[in-house]
Amino acid sequence: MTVLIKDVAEHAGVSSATVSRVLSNKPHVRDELKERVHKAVADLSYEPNRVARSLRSQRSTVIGLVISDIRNSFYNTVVRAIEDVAFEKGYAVFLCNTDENPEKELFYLNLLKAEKVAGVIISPARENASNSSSLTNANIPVVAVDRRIPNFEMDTVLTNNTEASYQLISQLIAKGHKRIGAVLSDLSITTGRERFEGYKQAILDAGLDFSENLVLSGLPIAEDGYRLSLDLLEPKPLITALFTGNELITLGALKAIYELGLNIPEDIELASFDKLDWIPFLPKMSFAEQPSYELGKQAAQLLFERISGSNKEPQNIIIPSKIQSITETKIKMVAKTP
Amino acid sequence: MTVLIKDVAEHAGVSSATVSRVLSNKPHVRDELKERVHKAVADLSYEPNRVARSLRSQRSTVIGLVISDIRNSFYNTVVRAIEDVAFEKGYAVFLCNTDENPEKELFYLNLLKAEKVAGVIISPARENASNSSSLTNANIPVVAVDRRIPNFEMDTVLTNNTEASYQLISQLIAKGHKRIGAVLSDLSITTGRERFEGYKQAILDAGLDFSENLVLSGLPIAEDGYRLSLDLLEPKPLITALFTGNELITLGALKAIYELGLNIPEDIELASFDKLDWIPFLPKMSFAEQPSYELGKQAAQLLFERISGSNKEPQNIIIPSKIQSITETKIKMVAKTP
DNA sequence: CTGAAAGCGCTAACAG
DNA sequence: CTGTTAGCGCTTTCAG
Repeated sequence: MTVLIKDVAEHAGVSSATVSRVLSNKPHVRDELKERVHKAVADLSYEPNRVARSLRSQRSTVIGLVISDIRNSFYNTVVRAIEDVAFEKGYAVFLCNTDENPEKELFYLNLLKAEKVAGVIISPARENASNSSSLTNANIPVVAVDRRIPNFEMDTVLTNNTEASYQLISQLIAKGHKRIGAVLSDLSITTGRERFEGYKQAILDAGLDFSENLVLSGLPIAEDGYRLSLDLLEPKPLITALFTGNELITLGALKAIYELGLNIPEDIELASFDKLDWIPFLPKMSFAEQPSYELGKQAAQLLFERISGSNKEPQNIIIPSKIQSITETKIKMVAKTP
Repeated sequence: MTVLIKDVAEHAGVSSATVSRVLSNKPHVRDELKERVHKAVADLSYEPNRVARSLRSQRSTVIGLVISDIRNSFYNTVVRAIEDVAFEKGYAVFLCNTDENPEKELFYLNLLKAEKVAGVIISPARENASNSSSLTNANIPVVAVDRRIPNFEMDTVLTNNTEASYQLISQLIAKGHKRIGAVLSDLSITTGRERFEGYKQAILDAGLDFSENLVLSGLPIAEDGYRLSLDLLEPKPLITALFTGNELITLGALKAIYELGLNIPEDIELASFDKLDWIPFLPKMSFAEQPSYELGKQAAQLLFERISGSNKEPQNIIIPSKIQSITETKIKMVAKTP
């Protein structure tokens, strides 16, 4: 029923070793035989069994990509970039969605290990070195993208979270804001922590009061962005400006702000980490736009270097985000009930 | 270095066959041996090599999920539902994103076949029976979710695209609209075609004129929704109501409408297939909410029945969408430049 | 340059 | 109930 390498070999009048060599582009095969093999492969429409191949060669041509939330369009672009690079190399991407759940992450990392994938790109769900180190121990290269694992030496490709946040907050301060709130992702996620540090440093450097009450954190999802923003704005806004630490949080914050009938930027000014794509009628606000495609691309390139056996010391690549703002909007909100 | 089944066997003082039986929950093993094996597995922290297992047993415990666009939050929920069911069964999900690209789809389907996955759930990129039939021929069960493949007998789990669209359009007609535009996905995608048919039938049944010029189609992505909506609305709106065929198209349409300074629903009324989650300040509009979690869940359940050997005739499950509307919005648009 | 033969690590068939 | 044996389909020595 299914056609095997020995069928191809017979059809081409060679040994299966030769077929194997041809299909893996190994040298030392006469051109004539190569052609005969290619013809036989086509004639029989032979597809090598990748499971057998992986077992024998102890490595597959699949890489694992472990991310925390496919709803996040930032990751979306990262996934796309990684897929693009992988395709070029003839690798496929096994996409694993952890939902910010460390147990799911562990499950998937073990699975990828047991599947003998060639390498893994991960955006760790929580500070959790042990999860990834089991892969490293199994000699499977791992690259962290977007988030890193503290106190764990590994290849990373990140954006300048602290600096970009610092700039966003400094701009708010320059506009005269003195009470700036922040809704961030859990500080055990490195992006949350680093963005928090940029926020805090900007406030301290400007000689303003830093108040812990104005900083709330949760999961980087819209629900938490909504809930925590309400906490900062109800019953009476404690703040005049709000820093939101990720695109989904920003979405939730926007919902909260408009539900309360507050106007942006008159009542509350907004600065967001991440740009919101394709959200209709955004208000005047500023944001840090991450180089998401570039992050994914470089992470993939780094991974493939490792897969090819590169042994140089761990690389830590930083690609800066761009600070931008929406200065014009055709839409005006008349949300406040008079 | 890596611990093998025979290491576990030695450690437990049994044969590797026994270890294998214990780990696969096969019957006929004394409880005492079972315990010794479990202890040895724990002691050595043994993880079975899934590649070897798959090769030998000719089936893996991974299912493939081939979807067209992970940016679409409808698929997101579908993915989540499928993952939930798979987890319960001890299976993992290999997520493949085709980007509406039939070649990428073919690449992934071949890969999944070569990886000997236990089954595949697919939302086909285009009408393309051959892609999936190669899996079926290889005896890998395939279930279509959301979209089907015309003229191809297979298990499907879909929503009532035609009926729900018919209802949405009928409601618009009941409100007095006579010129209703539609921006749909490519009619070679079954959801696009079926939603179109509901639209057309509603118009004809109401005795209105059906005009092909008012129906535009493209890919189900925000860019196309934006571009095509502009075509219907510029330089002068040809229509008083717009039917958008998918969530991303709706997003693009909203952007177009607001950029043109049109008010919803005063200038143009909007009916969307798919609800938009977490989009701040939606206007008054109606939509068909797909039972996305349920679709994914039933597709997964159907697939696992097939994996367990069910041979009943192809199932075609339809789960209806809910027609709903946003009747109240705290936000008022003052977009029109006077 | 090519073929024969030996496994990769596991599970299924067959004895016992 | 348990162990021994024989492969799954491929790649990789090792000869020639």
